[in-house]
Amino acid sequence: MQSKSLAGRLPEPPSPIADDGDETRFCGTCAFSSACIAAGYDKPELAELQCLVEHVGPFRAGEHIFRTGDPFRAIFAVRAGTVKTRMVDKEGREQVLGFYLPGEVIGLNAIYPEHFPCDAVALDTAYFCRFSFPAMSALASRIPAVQQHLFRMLSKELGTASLLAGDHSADERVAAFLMDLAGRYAVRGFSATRFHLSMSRGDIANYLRLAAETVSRVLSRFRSQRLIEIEGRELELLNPKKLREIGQALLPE
Amino acid sequence: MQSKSLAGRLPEPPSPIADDGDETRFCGTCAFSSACIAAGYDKPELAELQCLVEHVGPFRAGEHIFRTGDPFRAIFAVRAGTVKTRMVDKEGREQVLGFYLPGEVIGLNAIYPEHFPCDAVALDTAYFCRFSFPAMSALASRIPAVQQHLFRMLSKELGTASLLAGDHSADERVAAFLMDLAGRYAVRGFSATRFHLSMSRGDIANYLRLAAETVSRVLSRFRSQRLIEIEGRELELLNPKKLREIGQALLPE
DNA sequence: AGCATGCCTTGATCCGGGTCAATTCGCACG
DNA sequence: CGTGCGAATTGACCCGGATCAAGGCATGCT
Repeated sequence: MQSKSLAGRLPEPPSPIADDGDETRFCGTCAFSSACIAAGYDKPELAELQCLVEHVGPFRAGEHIFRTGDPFRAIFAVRAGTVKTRMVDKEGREQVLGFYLPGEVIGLNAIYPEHFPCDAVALDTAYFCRFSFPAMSALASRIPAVQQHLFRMLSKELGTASLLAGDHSADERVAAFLMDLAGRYAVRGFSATRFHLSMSRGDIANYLRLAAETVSRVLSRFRSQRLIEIEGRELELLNPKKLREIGQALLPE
Repeated sequence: MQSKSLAGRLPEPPSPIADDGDETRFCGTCAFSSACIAAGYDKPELAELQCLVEHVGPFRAGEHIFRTGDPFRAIFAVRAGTVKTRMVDKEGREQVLGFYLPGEVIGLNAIYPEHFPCDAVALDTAYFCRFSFPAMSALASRIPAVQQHLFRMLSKELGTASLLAGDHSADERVAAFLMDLAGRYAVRGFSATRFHLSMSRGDIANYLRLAAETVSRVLSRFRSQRLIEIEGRELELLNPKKLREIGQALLPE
């Protein structure tokens, strides 16, 4: 609909939805899928996993999934749409902590404080699986695979949190950001070279700790260097190899 | 011994050691203490907790507790001394991830990859409690309090990891760093206004993503503003209130 | 249609902190 | 005792990215 002039070159990719529509088997691409498989689809434990999950949504762009200070009762797996998490300091400045794609999980950082330490805001129309944490925690005690899965998800997020820490150039940050997104889409089975940026330039900049103008300039330069094609929020990676090279300092392995 | 001229003003603080010397009860100030208490000192489960812990050390300054790529088998609680964790990228540049004081735990970020993603290096003579993770994990299945404790430690570390992410001035970073250290010492029962910096200026700078020269300049300025007294690595906070104010954007609540 | 609003892009200017360099200090060493 | 080395401090200079400002281009509202 938008970006008419690019429509021919960049046909709309299929909307990423991590839900096979089968209520019994949950989402095939969901972050919990391995836990579900380990538990066994046929075992009675699965019935319990069924009990503690609840489909919620839709949330419209700008709506909150949870807010800072809300008591922690559940974690959420994104079924469709995109979410940003953010903190707002007392001066009212926003700090974007992360973006979450279909199949990924939000709310893990609330386990310790027992209250959500940040807001979660939908960037477009979004649906979730809501997992009651007390129930999940109890289940984890009985099914080692579920416990292990929770440990792994928590530990994994520890690793990614330190990505944007280093002092890296704007080029490195933006390239790494694009390749990170591409990789995460690829894992869930979506196109790794052509996708829609659900977040504004301002959000990207805030997340990368840059000014929006800088992000804009870097993207323009990447385009002029034929590394990407971009119009509005529709993106195509023309030279992922080179991009990975630029952002390598920030990317895994 | 060192810093003769300051000896009168800054008498050596007691060396921070998180170990009450009672082998049966573990370290009273250790991060696991609440889990131990919850398990109950008298219950048979404690005997199992005993089995999976092992005192290791001493490690001398510069020695590795673990290295990048080592298979993950255990987490370590610092009993005495100080540790830095760091990554070394393929260009050989060091990236300091964190400093760990007596009572704190290292290795949690290795659960997911199953190999340590970073080095842990002793900054001074250090001793540890080594917790076998498979055993710990199994115990967590049987004792909900232990499972909850692991979840909480992981989630807590998620929160602190995002501290140094924001784009903050050198003053903010250094002030927040000093107050963070002070708070962590205070929690373990040591002086919050007078302590020894076990790490070099270079390590501090690397951790804060600043140049060593900048850290040096900021500390000099803080001293000339009568916010701190510092000579070599011996530090006294003269105006913690003001320091907290400067670093507030980076500090909890 | 006409206007407002938000998002994005591009240009001009400025400054915080990085880099390079010189010096000092403390300490281990022969 | 000097020598050498690493850590720390301080000064001079420079650059990447922030900030300020202006303009384009959608979309939504009246």
